[in-house]
Parts: sequence; C-alpha cells; structure tokens
Amino acid sequence: MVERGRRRIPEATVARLPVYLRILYDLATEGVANVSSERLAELAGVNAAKVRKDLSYLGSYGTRGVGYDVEYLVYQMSRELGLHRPWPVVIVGAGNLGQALANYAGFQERGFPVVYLVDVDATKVGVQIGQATVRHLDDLPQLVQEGGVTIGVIATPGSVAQEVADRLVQAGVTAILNFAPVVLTVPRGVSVRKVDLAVELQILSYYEQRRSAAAGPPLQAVPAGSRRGASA
Amino acid sequence: MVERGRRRIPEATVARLPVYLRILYDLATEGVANVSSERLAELAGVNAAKVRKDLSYLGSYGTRGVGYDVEYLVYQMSRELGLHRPWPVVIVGAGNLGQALANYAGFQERGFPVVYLVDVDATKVGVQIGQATVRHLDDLPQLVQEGGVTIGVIATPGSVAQEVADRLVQAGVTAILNFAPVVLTVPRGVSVRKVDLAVELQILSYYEQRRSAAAGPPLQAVPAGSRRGASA
DNA sequence: GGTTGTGAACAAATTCACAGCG
DNA sequence: CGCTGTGAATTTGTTCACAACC
Repeated sequence: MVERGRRRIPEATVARLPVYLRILYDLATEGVANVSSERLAELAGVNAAKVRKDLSYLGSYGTRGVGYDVEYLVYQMSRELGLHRPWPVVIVGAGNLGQALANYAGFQERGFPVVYLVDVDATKVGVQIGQATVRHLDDLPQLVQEGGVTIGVIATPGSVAQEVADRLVQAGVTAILNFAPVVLTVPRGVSVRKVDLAVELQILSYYEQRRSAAAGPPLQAVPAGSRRGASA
Repeated sequence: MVERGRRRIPEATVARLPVYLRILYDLATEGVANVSSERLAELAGVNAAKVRKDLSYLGSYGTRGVGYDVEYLVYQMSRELGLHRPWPVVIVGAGNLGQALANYAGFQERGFPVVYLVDVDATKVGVQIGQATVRHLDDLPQLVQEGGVTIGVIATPGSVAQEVADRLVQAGVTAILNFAPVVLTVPRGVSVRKVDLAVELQILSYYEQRRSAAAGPPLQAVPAGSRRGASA
C-alpha cells in the first residue's frame, strides 16, 4: 500500500511548483548546488516569502542561514509532483495544433511521452508524427489500455471537444488538457485544465485597451504604470 | 479625449470575461435573446453568484426578473475588453508551434489577425503561412510600426525567449503572450501572459499521482473524489 | 414571481515580520 | 549573522443571502 504523510498543497502553489522545478533544473545544470529563497524568487518572478511558503508545503527541506540544496529540492519536488515516473499521453486531433504538440520535444523531455496521436480522419492514420503514430479515434480504449495512458490532450475543433472528452473518460483517462475553446463537463474526479489561446489574447487586449485609454492614444512610451496581467 | 467612468475590474474577473463572451456569442448564434446568470453560470461551469458579480463590474446591464440581453451584453463586454477593434499580432518563431498558431483560425476570428510571422532562419523568410508572411526578425521594428502591432507572441525555444522579448519591447510591443518555458523580465507597463504546456501537464501529474496514491494503484473507477485541478 | 445587484460573511492566497536555528 | 519556516495581518477572490426592482 502506497502511504505517506500526504499534506494537501494549495492549488496556487501546485501551479507554481513546476516553474520552480524548471529553474532548479537549470541551476543544477549550471552546477549551482545551493539556492536561497530570495534568488529563486527572483528567477521565478515572485516574492521570496511566497517561495518559502510554497516550499514549506513540501516539508522543511531548507537549511537556515544557508538556503536550499538544489539537487535535493529537485528530488523532493519531482516526487511530490509525481514526476518520478513517466506519464504517457494521448493527443486527440491531428490537425495543426495536435501535430505541433506531438512534435514538441518538451513533452517527452519532461516525462510526458506522446505515445499516440488520434484522429477521426482515416487518411491520417498510420502517419508518424514526432514519436507518435496516428491512430483512429475508435481505437482509443485499446490504446489507452495498452499504453497505460491516463492523460489526454484535446486538440480538436470546439465542436467535437465534449464528445472527445466523453470518449477519453470512457476509455479510462482521468486527466485532460483541453485546447479547444469550450467548457468541458466531466465526471467528478477527472481533472481538467484548459488552455484557450484566444482567451489569453483577449485578456491582454483588456490591459492594452486600458493602457491606450489612460495614456492618450498614439504613444508608446511606458509611463510607469501599475502591475497589469503580467506574470513576468 | 477618450474618457469613461473606468472601473478597475479584478484580475480574476478579467480572466473569466472572455469565457462568458464566447458563450454569449454561441447563444446569440443560436438565436437566444436573453440569458439568466444561472444559465450562463451552468454553461461556463461556475457559480451563478460569481457570474452576477463579474457582470456587475461592467455595469448594471441586467434586468431583474428577466436576465441579461445577450446582444447587449456581448456589446458591452466586447467594448470593455477592447474588442471593438482588431489587435494585429506578430508571432516570433516559425517552428512547429509558431506555424500552428499562425494557421489557427481562432485568432483571426476573434479579432487578433496574425499579420506577421517572424524568424531568424533566412530560408523561411517569404513563405506564406496562414494569413501571414514569414519575415526576418531584424525587420521587427519596421513591421511592428507599419502593422500597428502591439501584441507579440513568443513561440521560440526558451534559450532565446528573453532576447526576443527585449526586441519586441524595443520595437514597441506592449503585450506579450509567451509560450517559451522561461520566466520573462519586461519593463513595467508591459503585460505578459505565459502558456507553458509542460507545466500544465505537470500540474495534472500532481493530481494524477495523488489519485493513484489515494485509491490504490491499478483501478480506474472514480471514487467520488473531491475537486481537483478541474476547471470543467 | 423571478432575477439582478450587492453588502456581508467566508475562504484562499499573499505578504509581513520575526522567532528559531544552523 | 543569515536565511528558513511560519504564525499573524492583509489582500484578493468567492459565496451567501436578501433587498430592490421589473
């Protein structure tokens, strides 16, 4: 039985841990052995107190007066995020976006091998894209089973996204990353994260519009404004 | 002089408005003239009180006992988000992702025409992708000027993302959507939003790992768990 | 009657500030 | 002395619950 003292980590913190992790990897690669919350905060573009609080949810892995051991923190953080093992992924939708995602090396590198790319278009079936072969949507249950897939990525048009989600869940997938501009309904216990590219631009648009309304139209100097939708 | 009673809308609300807007468009297309906060909440996957509070930041555009006029709400919301005019976009990086984004019709449709795709690779220059022509990175200042571009999308490898951001800002861009897995540093007043695909998967991984640790490994039934990273 | 709009209660997240420890 | 870890204070976001109004 897998059992540990499982703290519940706040959502906001969970969303930041992968960012710290990437930075820690980089530091490790540069041969940096130790890092302070101050430095890590600077690299992550956040407040140092926030870093310390976030890391404290993992346990007390720092050393007072010194900082955090980079390697050890990478290890603990990876473990907590479940990255000690690969999570094979299936991408549904072999259009532009699906293909680009399948070709994106970052998935593979960070432990999310794209084992299958799935589409309804029979003419695409069999084609090799990145590490993945295109298979037919109807084979989903079998593929999920055989590939040990628990995470699905939806890269289809919005019109079919809900149906695809249903089929993914039916096939046994319990986590979905949705690129379709649609709000998905899934059973309780299934995780969904959404990436809506146009929504991101619309959010930027809001702050752009405010800028121009505030500063008087045709000017591009930056008048020391306050924080905007920035995550810099 | 552009001047209005400019309320400051909370960030969390700004991030949801585009979602409501898309739903309202769909409703309008279906010929629905009126919608209640309850119904809109259901479609957006949120709480009805939240919808009302969010919409109240736009002004009092509902009718008690009736609901919200769909067309009118679309109009007001678009105006507030700055969507009454197009925001031409330049995408930097003509790799897989950059090309997929340039081909994505949703940008154009929602008022973000991709006017240029920019790359350092001279062999790509001149190629037509979607509505955009590939141009050389060195032409950025000129392109931004001529195209009236204020929003840039970074679809390059992480290693050059900061430099690209600097050049975008230098060229006059004031909002950046960053797909590179890097924390960007930009001057105050420049908006940045980040989409990190691997980070999204790592967040899902956390909840997946928790699931398997909790339920005992090889099982795929859903034991009525509590809410997870879901935005369904 | 039905639904909005909003103060007030509550919850989550962030930041402060400092005791505790290496 | 320096930096972590964390209670306490503050800010931001969510939800409740109901008066106001059509």
